[in-house]
Amino acid sequence: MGRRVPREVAVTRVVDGVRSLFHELKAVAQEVHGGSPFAGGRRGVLLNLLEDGDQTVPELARRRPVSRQHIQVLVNELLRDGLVVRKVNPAHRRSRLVSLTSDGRRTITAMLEREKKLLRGLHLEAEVPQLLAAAEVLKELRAALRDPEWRATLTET
Amino acid sequence: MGRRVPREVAVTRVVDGVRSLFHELKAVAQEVHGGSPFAGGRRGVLLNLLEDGDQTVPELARRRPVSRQHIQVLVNELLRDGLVVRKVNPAHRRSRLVSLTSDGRRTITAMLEREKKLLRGLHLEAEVPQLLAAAEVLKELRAALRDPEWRATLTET
DNA sequence: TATGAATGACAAGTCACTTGTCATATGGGG
DNA sequence: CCCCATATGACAAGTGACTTGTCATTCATA
Repeated sequence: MGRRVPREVAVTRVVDGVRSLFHELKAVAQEVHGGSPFAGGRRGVLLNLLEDGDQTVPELARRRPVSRQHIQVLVNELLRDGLVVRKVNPAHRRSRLVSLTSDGRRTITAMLEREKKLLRGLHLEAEVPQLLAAAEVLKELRAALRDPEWRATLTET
Repeated sequence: MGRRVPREVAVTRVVDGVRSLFHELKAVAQEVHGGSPFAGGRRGVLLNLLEDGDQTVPELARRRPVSRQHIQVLVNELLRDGLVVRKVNPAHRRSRLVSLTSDGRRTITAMLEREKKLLRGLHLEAEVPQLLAAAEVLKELRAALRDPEWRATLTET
């Protein structure tokens, strides 16, 4: 205990924690939403629409690190399943706005509710302030990884 | 500021942070190790061998959440590339131990060194204690997700 | 009004896995 | 000592979540 830990080792521990937690979360998510095809990418699209309102497919794609074409596929599936509809876009005739149907809105809010309820039941010793501090560190770390100056050092050597 | 944040919201923030950070890390990793085929699964296998010594394929598989067959494929590739060799297993004639070659050892330690060096260069405001605290929270969260009692609540309803 | 970028649709390919099957080995109970 | 459930390696096929490429249409702008 109390041994001095070098900075890069501390960062590594966070990174490792992120990795294993992510895999754990994926497994849990699969269990939570059952075989329901609304996990993963679809959930993300619905969430974006809920939070940021109607958008075109390319707009949705720009907000996340996946290709425009893939978002298109997800949206097409959601259209097929009646969770979203296309609305006339005053700013673009061809590229219509994707908009949640009431069914879509109900689906995504129900998923979020279910997730929150489950998270509330976790047996966690960490208190709220510690959780928030951890979230803050993650956010900062993410920002640091995006820093163009740092990114430049990656390709050196 | 200072507004009370409910527990489940705090947890959600950590979870969201983990998700986006993971994706960011994946992108960075790809850049760091270039097109080198030693990222991802292979890196993990080499790391396990470095940390825990010679093991059989099934033993390696039990340590991570992927199928035995997939580990087998990864190990076969590493064998082909001369990063590991098979050694006689006193405890099992058929299932030989997988062991790092000096080349394999050099490869994985070089990767880890490179990663550490890069992490050291990050422009991070968080200090070491905060990083360690965050890592601790992640670990605890992961443990909580594994809790069988909690897992049982997932399938109720 | 010509030109290049954005968009939707579609196709094919890739990556990191999983599931299934089979033959061979092993280890523990009868 | 033999039998059988289980473990292992090898191989094959399938899957989910993406990417890349292409094309025709539509838009923005010089």
